[in-house]
Amino acid sequence: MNDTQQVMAHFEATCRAHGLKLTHQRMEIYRMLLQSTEHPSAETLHKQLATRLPTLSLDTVYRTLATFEELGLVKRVETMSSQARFEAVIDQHHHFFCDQCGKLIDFHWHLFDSMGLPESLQTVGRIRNKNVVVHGVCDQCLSGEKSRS
Amino acid sequence: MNDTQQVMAHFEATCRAHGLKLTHQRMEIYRMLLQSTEHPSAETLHKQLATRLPTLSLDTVYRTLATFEELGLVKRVETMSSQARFEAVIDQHHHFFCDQCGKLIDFHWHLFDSMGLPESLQTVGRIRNKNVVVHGVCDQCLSGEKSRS
DNA sequence: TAGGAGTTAAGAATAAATCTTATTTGATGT
DNA sequence: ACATCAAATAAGATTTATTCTTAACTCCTA
Ligand SMILES: [Mn+2]
Ligand SMILES: [Mn+2]
Ligand SMILES: [Zn+2]
Ligand SMILES: [Zn+2]
Repeated sequence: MNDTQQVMAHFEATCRAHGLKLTHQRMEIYRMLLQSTEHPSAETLHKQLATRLPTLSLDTVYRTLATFEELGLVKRVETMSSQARFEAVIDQHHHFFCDQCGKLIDFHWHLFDSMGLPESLQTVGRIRNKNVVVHGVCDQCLSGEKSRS
Repeated sequence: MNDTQQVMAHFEATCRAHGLKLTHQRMEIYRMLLQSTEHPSAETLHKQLATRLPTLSLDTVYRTLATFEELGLVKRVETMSSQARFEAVIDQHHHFFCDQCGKLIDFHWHLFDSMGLPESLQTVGRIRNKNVVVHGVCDQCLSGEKSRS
């Protein structure tokens, strides 16, 4: 749980370390993703940034997110929704996905994180990470309060 | 581990129960998916069926897979590849995904399956299922034997 | 503060999936 | 076997998400 200042400093350091220019667009996209808790799509981000960067192109959002992903600053969330969903890389966590409205909810599961993988996986190759995806219907959808966003 | 005859019988029964016609296309698509171990995309399936059903349209593959998914006969696999990947619904299992070539490998993890979810998830809504997705690089890719399919 | 590599905006292009419509087919009853 | 017809399909158009192309722009360094 770093404070925003520190995270932004790390962001800038990472960009510099990779010879990337600190453009207004990159700063704002990253900042927006940091603030967000909703795992936005590129399109959602683009809309949310419209006020601050009225000329920002959707392509730049996609391109920038891909760049950040390569630097390990951003993750693409495991989901089957048609649009990709993103989040700033923070601590290790997992996701609940509402099959009805597409909402993503973070949760932590230390017991799982500390478990070793089953034997059968020892031979498949190099393992990078393991994640849990829980599917279901969120509370709001159950109570019929909210329609598909 | 049902034998194919039995599974096909169950398939036909399910279709009938839902008032679906047993078309040549539906039979062949389902049979092909049953045989397959590679979690094919709609396009891959379409190509593989070209010999048996030369006039089969890609749209029918998509439409049929969607129908089967609704009946619970087919699952869309959790993956971030651009094309959706499918499998016939069999027993509960999880997936290793090779980030390099897109190969999907099944594995079982009873210990995980029998675990309860963390407390924090008790309040999010109704839970339908929980799955593990392991990312990494497969053996073949590590030894540089196989390029992107 | 000038130069230049890297970055962006805009719109074209591509790729995956879905929709439209005319034709065909599986199921049902004869 | 044959007629009927709702359901399903083939073909191709369309939509949607994402990526590419290119000319203009902007951060960085000297
Ligand atoms: Mn998250
Ligand atoms: Mn599988
Ligand atoms: Zn919901
Ligand atoms: Zn591989």
